[in-house]
Amino acid sequence: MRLHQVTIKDIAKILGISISTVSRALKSHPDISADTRNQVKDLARKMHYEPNALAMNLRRNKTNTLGVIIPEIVHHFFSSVISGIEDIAYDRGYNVMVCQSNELYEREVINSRALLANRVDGVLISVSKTTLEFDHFRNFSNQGIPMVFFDRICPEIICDRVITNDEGGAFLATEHLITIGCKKIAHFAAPQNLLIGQGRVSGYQRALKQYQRVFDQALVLQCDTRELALENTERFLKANPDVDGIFAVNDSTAIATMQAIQKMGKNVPSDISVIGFGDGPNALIACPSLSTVEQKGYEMGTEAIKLLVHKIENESPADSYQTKVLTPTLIARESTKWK
Amino acid sequence: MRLHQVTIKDIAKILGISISTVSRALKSHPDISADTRNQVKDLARKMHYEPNALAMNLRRNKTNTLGVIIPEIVHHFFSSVISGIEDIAYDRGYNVMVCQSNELYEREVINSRALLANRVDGVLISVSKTTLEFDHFRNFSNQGIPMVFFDRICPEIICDRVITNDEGGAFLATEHLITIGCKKIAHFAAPQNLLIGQGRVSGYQRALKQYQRVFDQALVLQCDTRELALENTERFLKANPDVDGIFAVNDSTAIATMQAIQKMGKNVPSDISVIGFGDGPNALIACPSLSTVEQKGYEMGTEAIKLLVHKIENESPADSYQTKVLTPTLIARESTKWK
DNA sequence: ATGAAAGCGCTAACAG
DNA sequence: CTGTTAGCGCTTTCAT
Repeated sequence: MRLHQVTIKDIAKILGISISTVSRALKSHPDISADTRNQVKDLARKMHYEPNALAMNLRRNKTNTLGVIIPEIVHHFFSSVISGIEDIAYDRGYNVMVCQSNELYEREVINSRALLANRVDGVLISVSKTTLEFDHFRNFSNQGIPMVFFDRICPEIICDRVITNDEGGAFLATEHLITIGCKKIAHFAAPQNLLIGQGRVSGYQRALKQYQRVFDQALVLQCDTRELALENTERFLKANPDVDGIFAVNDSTAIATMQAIQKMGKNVPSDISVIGFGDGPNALIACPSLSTVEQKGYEMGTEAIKLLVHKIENESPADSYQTKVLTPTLIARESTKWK
Repeated sequence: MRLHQVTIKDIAKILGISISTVSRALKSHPDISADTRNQVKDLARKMHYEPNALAMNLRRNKTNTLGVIIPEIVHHFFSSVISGIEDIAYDRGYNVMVCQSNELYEREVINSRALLANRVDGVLISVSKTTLEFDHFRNFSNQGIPMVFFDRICPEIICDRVITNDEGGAFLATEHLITIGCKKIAHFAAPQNLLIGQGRVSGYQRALKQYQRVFDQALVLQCDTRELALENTERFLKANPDVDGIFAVNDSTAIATMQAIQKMGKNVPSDISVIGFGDGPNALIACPSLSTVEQKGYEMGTEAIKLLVHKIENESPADSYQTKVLTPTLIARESTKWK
């Protein structure tokens, strides 16, 4: 049962002064005498007074709370992003309300409403895989609440963004497979309604083109989870037996692909080289250790929230938006090897 | 810049009725005529009216927001817990404010204040490794705000708790090593100021005792991270050359231990069997795949929040607290093998 | 140096 | 069926 929390009114009554004096004393307003200031502060401490943020926020029309909408917290990449957001929020005195959409459009809509109702000062969003319509996000801009999209951005809504150079990263990964001597390179891709899915395919294509390889649509398999990889790799490789390099859209897919290859009695990297994307902690644990493209989740979080806080705290020209692009770097390990 | 958000006052003015009528109409109060109800609701929708949760919360003295204080979001176990919390919170109409302590006592204190100031209806806590003093948590109980501790509980504060049966899990792990024929079993342990660290050592000891093995303090190494394992395993095994089984306090330590063993030219499991604790996704990726004790993070989250919401919504006898104990189960894989 | 009063947006007891 | 009013806890003008 919720006990009565002490308010400035209580303090005022006890000290026989007015609530406005208490309010001022607590924030060391210069008008207040040192004497009353100390009296008030002492009593407040003794009574475990804790300012009611609700009341303050209602008054100031500012909550010092940021909303985050994220597909799935359990993915290492996303939890790194949250961690980065959290850390900067802590430094700057913001609270963070985290909502996970579980990749469900409907849940994303309800999450948005909840954040709106709670009058968050700004939101950080990574769009769910099933979201094809974006009006629920537009509500934020309509209310003048700044948004920053990260990783899975929404092209139709102009605002600040933080993304990885997916195209560039995919190029690096594919180029790496080419330069170590792979002749026929496949790509296990993410759904193409996601920009990151598109970007990684483009990078793959550009690398092929630049090195005079033919692009073959049959070598692009929609396959972006561990489960799909375990299920489809063998069939795919039987249908395309001379594939000797695979670029997978993320690490867990890449690792599952390696496991499926090994189960077929083939060797990674000597028969088939495999490279992933993301460089989660798994990459070092896999056997062989996984070559991948480093994607900085924590940094993406810190960059996104810095952009957001800047928008919130500076009356910057409303229509100047920036897109921060994080450049991924190639990390060659044992799963890809010179032939 | 924050635009004026539409309020019931705006709607009232436009419709030429009083704000209380609007308020009632919006919540379909039976007193209100169907006609005005519809008018109000239509206009509200058209104007994108969104109730101001701050005002409501202030009025009701209830925020429908829950606080979470967690050591590190990036650990798979903890992010699973959050995911479970999130999912139930969503179902029950609560928002979640997530704070990470980064294993820092000081940050935990500040996080607690922030949650207190925001008048959360309840808190879910897993204590940081560096926390040795607990007054910041007592503030919650003093204010009548229910708390549930999970995983890393605080023995000195009586309240609801959700824990894994660490002792039992450790017993299972150790017993498993014994029954597959290990003669000399070491334990890589967590710091002993954490209850989970103690519990796992106890389970290890009990298993040894039950199978008439001598307990040797020298075989308990304080080593609970990947880094420590990579650094210390070789030295430890040289000092204790006939160790043929290792029970590590968590999976990442266990996996790093395997890697260190392999680097020494020894084989897992034939030379040394290794078992972990936690069953994160890494266990399946490691080579050999890691035997471990399953710890259900997601379920821990759902149980904890259910307990919390129950306390919040039912004026249950203030001093009846329960401790939910999740029973871990053994998962034998390739890293432990009959000799 | 301090107090009185208004108001942030909403609900609900009370009055018609 | 609808309106008036008070109040949640706080800040801030405007008086004094």
